[in-house]
Order: sequence, then structure tokens, then C-alpha cells
Amino acid sequence: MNEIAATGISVLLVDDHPIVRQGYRRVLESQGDLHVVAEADNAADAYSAFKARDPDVVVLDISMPGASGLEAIRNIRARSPRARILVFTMHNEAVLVKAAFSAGASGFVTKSSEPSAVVAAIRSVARGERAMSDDIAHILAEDSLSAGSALDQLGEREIEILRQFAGGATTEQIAAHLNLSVKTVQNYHYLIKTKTGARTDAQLVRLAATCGLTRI
Amino acid sequence: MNEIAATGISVLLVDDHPIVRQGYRRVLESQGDLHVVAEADNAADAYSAFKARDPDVVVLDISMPGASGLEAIRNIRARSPRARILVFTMHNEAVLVKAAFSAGASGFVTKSSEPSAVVAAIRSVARGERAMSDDIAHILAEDSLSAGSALDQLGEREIEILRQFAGGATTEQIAAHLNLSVKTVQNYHYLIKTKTGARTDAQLVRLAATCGLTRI
DNA sequence: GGCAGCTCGGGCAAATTTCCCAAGCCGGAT
DNA sequence: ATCCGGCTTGGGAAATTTGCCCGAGCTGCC
Repeated sequence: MNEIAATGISVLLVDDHPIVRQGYRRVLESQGDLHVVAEADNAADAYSAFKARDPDVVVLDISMPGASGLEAIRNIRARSPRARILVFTMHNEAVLVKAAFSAGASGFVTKSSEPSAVVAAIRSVARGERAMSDDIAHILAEDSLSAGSALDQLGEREIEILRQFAGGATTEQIAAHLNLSVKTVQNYHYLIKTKTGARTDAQLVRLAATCGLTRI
Repeated sequence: MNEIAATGISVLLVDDHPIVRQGYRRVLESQGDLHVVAEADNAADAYSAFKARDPDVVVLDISMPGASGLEAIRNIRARSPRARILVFTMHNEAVLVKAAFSAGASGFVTKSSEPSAVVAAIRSVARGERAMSDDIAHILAEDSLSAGSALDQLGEREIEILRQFAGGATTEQIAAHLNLSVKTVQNYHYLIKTKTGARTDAQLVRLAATCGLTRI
């Protein structure tokens, strides 16, 4: 069994920027009870490092090139349900946060957070608690009040139109393709925006991309 | 005159993430000859900190919220042509690199670089030399050979507006942010579309994403 | 000096967006 | 059976934006 109180907390650092990792390592190790036992710069290495060192907490940035960080979370959790994973990234969109938690993350902290908040989150996660930084809590709270900004509240037609739109199709092209009037497509477009809470077409495209509806 | 060899190199750190700054600070200070004399988390503070401490080198991330980092470079260089600025960011798009250098940066290093390469770049820049990481040199080399991407035909202002737009900002937000009239931003928006050949806002977002201008 | 290119914005017709509304259809609840 | 609610399809009208033209200031370059 783990003797965390006696031995401190072992941490696996996953981030694709070497100097960022080294900086974090120094910040964490200056705490005394936190020990970085391994590092990785991609999703695949993250899992092998996890297997090899069995750290108490995995601190990882989801925005890595190549395989998604979400993939890494799912990967680790699928094989080691005991794993505690703290997402540490600069992104702060509600969809991403929810995706991370449902992929199995135990915590979500933005890089805008104070170092003290980050180490506090690591300790919480190590104790098996859920942790998130204040800004993330705020964003999730707003999101839950705004009747949802995810796309699981969209109908099939709406999804299809959003996919084509985010793929770069014009309103006319979509209308022709689906045998609808331009007016109807315009109405869907508006409906999708209000349903998802996107204020801008660009936000819509980003939403579609982050939800895996379109690839870019 | 500066007695760098005797006193070491003083550094101003500019990055909007506190823990990232703290990490860098520790990495740099462990070198012995590098001293972080000030930090800033936005373009405005960066210049006042520069005035107050007159550091040998400014290490800054261009991707800060609010005013562009390019703006900050221009700002500092306009008032203190002696300033040495090392851009240190995760972006690695040729357009951005060229924009940074023409704004007055002395060096450009990506966060993918080894810490040793970063500190080497700081020392080079302090000596008045130009510095860039290997991956940046590679990208610039490729770029000079290729016929040029769609973004190459855009001016700096256009790039900045495209970045913010593709990031999800509304026209009003961009205008407020850059102190422009809404009409001017609309005109730039239209200009960018015609220059790049994008027929749709969604296509514009995709273009910005594939060129690395924005991350999704 | 002159030309070219970037930046900044006005103007105005045409197009789109933003809402509100109605009607048909269908599945589930009463 | 009936009613409710949600999806799909579109009309309408006001508000906004787009598309494109223009001029003016500024810089850098020949």
C-alpha cells in the first residue's frame, strides 16, 4: 500500500516542452513533499512511464502534438483505474474540461493559476479528491447555467449542418446538398449558435473541432 | 558600459502564466550567470518593468492575452533601441518568426527547445548576436524555399486580426482590443478573406489553424 | 520627388443574421 | 385517443454585416 504521508507524493510530468517540464519539476520539488519521478513528452511515453514508475499523480498538458492528451488519459485510466491524473493546461473551455473529466481526469488546473494553487491541486488529487482551479470552477458554473454549450443537445440535422459548415461549406452548398432552402439552413445556423452559446462563426468551428466533429 | 562578464546577465521574464514564469526563473537562475530581475504578465507591465530595471535581455512569450507580444516588442524597441529581446514561445510559424524579427526581436526560441539551447540563446542575445533555435532555423529555411503560404501575403495587422478572429473574438472585441473602429476591423476581415481566397469564415478559421496561427 | 504598400476609416447597396412565428410530423406520456 | 413536446421546414422584418469603392496619412524605397 502507499505510504504517501511518509514518502511524499511521486509525480509523473507530461508536457511536450522540455524547458516547461524542467521548470515545473523545480517548482514542484521545491515543495519538499513532491517528487518528480519521471517525465514524458507524448501520450505513448506517458503510459510506459506510468507503468514503470507507478506515480501517485500524473500531471499532464492535454495540448500535445499528435495524439490527444484526452487519449492519454483514457489510455492510462483504462489500464490503471487507480491512476490520479491532473490536467494542467492553458486551455479553459468548458467542453474541454468536461471531456477531460469524463475521460477520467481527477483534476483540471489552468496555467494561469498561481503555483500554490497547482501544488495544492496535486496534493488534493493524491488524496483521491477532485480538484480544479478557481477559473475552471467558474467556467463550469457558467456553463452549467447557460443551458449547455456542448453539442449533445443538437438534433441530427443540426449536427449535419454544423459539420458541413465547420468543414468550410457555404450556406448555398449546404442547402443544395441537403435539399433545403437557403433560409432553412440560415435558421439552423442561427439555432446552432444559440444552442451552443457560440457568439461567432469562428467559435462554432472551434467547437466542432474540439468535439471531434471536424478535423483540421 | 555593461560589464556582463563580471556581473552576469539580467533578465526580464514576460509570460502570462505565473507558474511558467516561476519555472523559467528557477531554470535560468540555476545557471549562475543569469539573474531574473523582474517579471511581467502583459505587454504594458513589460515596458514599465523594462524601464525600471533596464535588463540585459527580455525573454517574452508573444502569445499573451490582450495586446499582442509583437506590439510589446515594438514598444520596447521604439523607446530603447539597445534592448535585446528574445522571443520564447510555443508557436513556430514562419510568418510569426519573421514578424517578430522585423518588430525588433533579437532572437526566437521555441518552447520545444532544450533548456540548454534556451540559455545559450539568452547569452547570444546578451552579446548582441542574433539567435534562434534549430527548429526555427529549419522552418525559416523551408519557408524561404517554398512559394509561400497563404498567410505570407498578409500584413502584420491582418495577421493579428486573423489570429484574434480565428481564436473566437468578436469584431467588437478585436476593435476594442486593438483600438480600432469596428468598421476598420470589418474591412480587414473582408481584405483577409479576399487575399487568402477564403469564401467563408469557417474556411478562414481552418486556414489559420492549419498555418499554426491558432490552435484548436 | 514619386511610387508602392500598409493602415485606418467613410459610404452604400446587397446580403446575411437575428429573432419571432406557423405548420407538419412523430414519439411518448396521460 | 389526445395532448405535449421536440424536430424539421420555412416565411417575415428589422438590425447588422458584407462586399466593394473610395480617400488620406504614413513609411520605405528607387
